[in-house]
Amino acid sequence: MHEPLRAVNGAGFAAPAGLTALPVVFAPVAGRLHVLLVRREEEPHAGMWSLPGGFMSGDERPEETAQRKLTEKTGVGAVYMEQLQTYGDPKRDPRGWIPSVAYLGLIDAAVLREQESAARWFPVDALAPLAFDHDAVISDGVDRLRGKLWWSNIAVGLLPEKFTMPQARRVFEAISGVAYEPSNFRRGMEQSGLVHDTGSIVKNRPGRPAALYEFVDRRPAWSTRRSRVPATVRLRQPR
Amino acid sequence: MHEPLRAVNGAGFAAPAGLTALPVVFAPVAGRLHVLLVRREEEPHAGMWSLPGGFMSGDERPEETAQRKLTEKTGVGAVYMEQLQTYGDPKRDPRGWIPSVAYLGLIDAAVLREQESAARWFPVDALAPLAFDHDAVISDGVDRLRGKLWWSNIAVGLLPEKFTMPQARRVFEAISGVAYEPSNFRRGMEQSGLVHDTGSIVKNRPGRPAALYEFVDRRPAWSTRRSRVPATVRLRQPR
DNA sequence: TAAATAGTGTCTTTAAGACATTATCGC
DNA sequence: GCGATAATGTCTTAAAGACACTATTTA
Repeated sequence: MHEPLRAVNGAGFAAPAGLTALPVVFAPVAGRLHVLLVRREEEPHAGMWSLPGGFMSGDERPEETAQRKLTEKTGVGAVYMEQLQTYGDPKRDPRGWIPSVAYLGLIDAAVLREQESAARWFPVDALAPLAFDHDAVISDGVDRLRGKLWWSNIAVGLLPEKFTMPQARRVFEAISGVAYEPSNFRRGMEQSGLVHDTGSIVKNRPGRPAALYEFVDRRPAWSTRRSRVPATVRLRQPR
Repeated sequence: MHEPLRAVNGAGFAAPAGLTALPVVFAPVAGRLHVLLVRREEEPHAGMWSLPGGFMSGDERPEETAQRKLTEKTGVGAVYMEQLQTYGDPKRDPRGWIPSVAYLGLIDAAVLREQESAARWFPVDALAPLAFDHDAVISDGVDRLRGKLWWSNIAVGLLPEKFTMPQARRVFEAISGVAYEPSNFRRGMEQSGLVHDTGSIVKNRPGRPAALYEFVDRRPAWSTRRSRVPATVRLRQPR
């Protein structure tokens, strides 16, 4: 066992031995939600699969580090990235006090095939034991993704720029793990106010051609779907 | 201007100069949502109001540090605390690279009066300029609180153990900044599945006595309120 | 024209919005 | 009894659930 890493700053305060960015990147593959993992080269946990994280340096913002580490280790760039949370238990890393800031990343299914690297996609519902506390991190990521799916345009990160309703439905089903009734799915999507018909259609396939939709805004946004909390009072003026 | 703090660990990686825990503690006071602030004693930003944060040490978990700093600086202990997010931009602190892990804390209105310290409560909708990026942190905290109010039992942290519907309504109104229609408010609360009637009532006041309610579970939980996403398909067996 | 797929319509059920009404206290 | 406050009831409106039906393509 090595001596734990330590760091002390110029003012004598205890400082973490390092700070890592930890991208948790999801993509729907073959109808199931997958997460991107790499095999660890070094101790601790050498040989185990882990999230493709890496140390931050103090000259870029954390989300930039997350993107960079992701691209360095996997050749993939995420379409969407948001902060998940920070895992800071001093005991989580045997090397010493090394908190990790986790980021939820999403990749368009189309981008997916191109990458050839040491990274591999694993279905989230059947993971081998992972390094550190990465299984808990992935679980938190899945929760966040599922929780936002119908209330935000987070699916921007999972769908191509233009997509059909059945295509979106299959992606949503991969994420949530349930099957949606097609006509109600369509109604739910349209009512969210987040997507609109582009006017063009997809042909050259058996069956009725499908209309192509796109997101009204690709920047993070919440659904306009009525939030369904109790009515606010119409303030009546005293007469 | 001082020399920026630096830290380097034993393996030569760059390390943050320190890591701070940043409690963002809310309470409803006089019908408005307030946040707990302290006046900074030291540079930078000496004399300005700020969140009661402080440096973490590597021998406790971050949420413990947040609670401890809160109590040390304000004499108050939060009923509820959850991680908000980490602010890690290297430029956010003039002293150097010092990320902060922010925590959302909530305090039962009853606990509130007891504290006498340098800390003061400020209404969140009328804040003076604050130290660092603390105004943005508070804004994120308000968003989180409002976002979870009707979908979780987060109000556990804002209400006494037993409470009446009108009492809950006034707290919810302080948080959300809107007025609710009393009977629909009641229906919404009951339908959430998070609270139940205790059977006892409050008397000794003019007016019809109010029933006392309590949370079914005081640990973090989500409402059972139907989530209102499109119907899942009942998988029909092929015959 | 058949198989395959996408899209529309609609009846039922559930929940929310907007009140009017009734109940129970202290004085 | 009266003012104050809490609780119930109910009619209307909106959205979701379930499913039958129609439309448009390729082979």
